[in-house]
Amino acid sequence: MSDDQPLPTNDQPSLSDGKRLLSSDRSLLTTDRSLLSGGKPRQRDAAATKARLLQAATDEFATHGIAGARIDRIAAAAKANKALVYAYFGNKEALFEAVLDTHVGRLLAEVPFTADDLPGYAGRLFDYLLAHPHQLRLATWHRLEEGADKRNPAELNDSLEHNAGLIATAQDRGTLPTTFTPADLLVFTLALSSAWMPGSPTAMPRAALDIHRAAVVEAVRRLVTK
Amino acid sequence: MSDDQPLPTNDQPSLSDGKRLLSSDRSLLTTDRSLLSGGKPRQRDAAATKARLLQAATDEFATHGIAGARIDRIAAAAKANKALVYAYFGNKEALFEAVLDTHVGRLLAEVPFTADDLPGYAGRLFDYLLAHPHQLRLATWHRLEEGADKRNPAELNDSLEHNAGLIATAQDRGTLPTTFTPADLLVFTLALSSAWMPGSPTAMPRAALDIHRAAVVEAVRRLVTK
DNA sequence: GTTAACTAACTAACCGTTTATATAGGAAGT
DNA sequence: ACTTCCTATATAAACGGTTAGTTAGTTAAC
Repeated sequence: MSDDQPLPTNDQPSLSDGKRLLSSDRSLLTTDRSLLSGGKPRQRDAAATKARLLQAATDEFATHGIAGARIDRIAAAAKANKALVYAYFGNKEALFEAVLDTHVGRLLAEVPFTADDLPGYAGRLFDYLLAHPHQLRLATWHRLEEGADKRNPAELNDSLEHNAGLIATAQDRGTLPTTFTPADLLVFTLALSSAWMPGSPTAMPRAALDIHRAAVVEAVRRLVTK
Repeated sequence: MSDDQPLPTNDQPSLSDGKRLLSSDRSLLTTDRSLLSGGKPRQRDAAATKARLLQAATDEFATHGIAGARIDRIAAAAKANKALVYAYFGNKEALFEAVLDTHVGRLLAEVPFTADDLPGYAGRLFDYLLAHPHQLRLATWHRLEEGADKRNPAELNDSLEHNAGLIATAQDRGTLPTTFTPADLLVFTLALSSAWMPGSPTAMPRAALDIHRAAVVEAVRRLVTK
């Protein structure tokens, strides 16, 4: 299920997300639940709970998409209460965006773009996508489900434009041929890197993994050959 | 909305799905809606109704996917009663499969595969996908939503294997280089052809359409260069 | 008159979101 | 240290709208 590392929570844990909770009169009719049944003491740790929810949401959204995801399943998988989703993330869609942003940020951080070595970049992207199967599915769900109204994560758009710029510069320097426009070169590299990923038109048999990786690198090499 | 041609209904219209329905389609000439007064008598034509439902379902599924699609919206768009969906197609998922099969069949029929001219095939596939934007979205929804359990349409799987075989033959004949395995060559060609389609990581600006098409063809040409 | 084609109304379950309530754990006062 | 009080954290239970699927009946066509 969760192939990715546990998701860290960096922002301050505040339950009342803008509105405060006036606790009001408390505990007059305490139906003590800790004495009934297998009482679970349940330690409190907002950051940890939030991280569990985010991880569970990642699995759920990657598997079922936004429309298909179920808040109940996420809460159950995270061993947290459903209402906490709303306390911590606002609503379903905001939760999805939190998940997506986390993953996009990690991808961009861990797979540095090298305009001067597009084949190498393709190979590293191939490796990353293979190691993080959720990544491509989350991105694809996002594309399909938010197609019209919502935009890409700003971070991603910026990165795409930035990388196209780097390619243009490399072409000016003569490091890269000008056969293709920067946009074409970038898009083809991305398409080839992800062509074999699970969830592509054809599934990749694990056995031929090395062969496919080498093929991707070679294909991109041919794009950048003068 | 509906960019594709109206979907023809070729199979016999049978209301009760397993049981026969002999009425056939003789009402092709009954154009009049019988005095368009307040009460709408509504002429009856099972084949036409089925076709309207299929077209409406195509738009709905392409836009929202399976989980996001709403039977009520489909029926309303088709100006048909909801219950007819179940009478004609069984259930939501079967309706989706009917839609998908129709589109896959049309794609395979209209874009013949030419192992000896992969760049040309890529160009034609590019054109087809551009002219039928629903195609790629439907296929992608299918991939994501039925990921685990369901298989590709048999027709598509057969086609993929068949085409890989054609590539292998061409390689044996020496028409194609053996740099890439047949599977790699096929998958890369498909990936490059669809890299620029709407709903890809980056949207294609219409202005640069010719440039992108030429780039796709050139990219595939480089894959098949010795 | 028979039957295929169609319809309105219904149902039962589901699901996102909210509310009311409880309690752990720390801070403040003594 | 001990008590008191506050609030962030957590939970169960509902709420209200939605949705896939059904049924029982009506009408058109032959």
